[in-house]
Amino acid sequence: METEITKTECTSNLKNVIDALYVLNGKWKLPIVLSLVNSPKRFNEIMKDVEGISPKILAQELKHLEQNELVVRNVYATTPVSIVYEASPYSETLKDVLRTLSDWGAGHRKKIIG
Amino acid sequence: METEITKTECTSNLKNVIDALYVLNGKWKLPIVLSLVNSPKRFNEIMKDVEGISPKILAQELKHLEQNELVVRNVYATTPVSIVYEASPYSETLKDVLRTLSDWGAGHRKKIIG
DNA sequence: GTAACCACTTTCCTTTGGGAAACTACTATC
DNA sequence: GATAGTAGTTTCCCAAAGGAAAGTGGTTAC
Repeated sequence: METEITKTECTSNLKNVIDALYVLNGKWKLPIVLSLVNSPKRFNEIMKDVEGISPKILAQELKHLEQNELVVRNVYATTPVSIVYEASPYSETLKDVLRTLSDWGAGHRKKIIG
Repeated sequence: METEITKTECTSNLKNVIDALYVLNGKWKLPIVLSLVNSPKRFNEIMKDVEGISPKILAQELKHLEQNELVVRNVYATTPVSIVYEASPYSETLKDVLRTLSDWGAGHRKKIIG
């Protein structure tokens, strides 16, 4: 038996995967994180970099990413205050996940379309 | 420089990841695949195993999974015809993806909630 | 003082995903 | 002839996701 697994283990795996997908899900979260991995940016700079996103959605997604500690919101006491978003050190842990997904996605497209 | 990457590489990675997530997305696709990995099943058996799913959604998701070659639909010429769904050999390639996602999801829950 | 910039928020609308229930066409059983 | 099962489809409905456009409260440049 190579990978024998109990039903309990299986459902808890499923729950983990669903949790992970919840964090990564939606049209904009990954593009925003990747934009900030390149360099920290201010709100309007992200708007320009991530093409097509509306301010409502950007504000909402940044909050979600902040809650999940993937993005840090820095407030600087200049006049007027400047707010700079950056990818957290913790967002590094997504690397493995993104590489695996990217590899599978590339292979899958070849299989289905090519 | 450890992981220098061009903008083109980065966007193509992003596209790959989004393609992968498109295939795995939604409330039911993974539960269905995992149910069929345990054993091949008929329509109404899947209905019982994957709790809460409606026949409309199940039919729709099975079509999606079939198009992506993760599930195979076998028709047997009994009277009446019996139709058995099974996880394809190709669905094995999801293992790495699911393990990585599961690991990250488990760690993430600990970080954010625990 | 007026025009523009910044970081959003608010309102309204459309699209998408998914659920409930009924229905279909066929067959088998009592 | 009535009931039940098999493998779905159809219709109607609701909620969440996301887009467009305008507004807000402050500051700065001209």
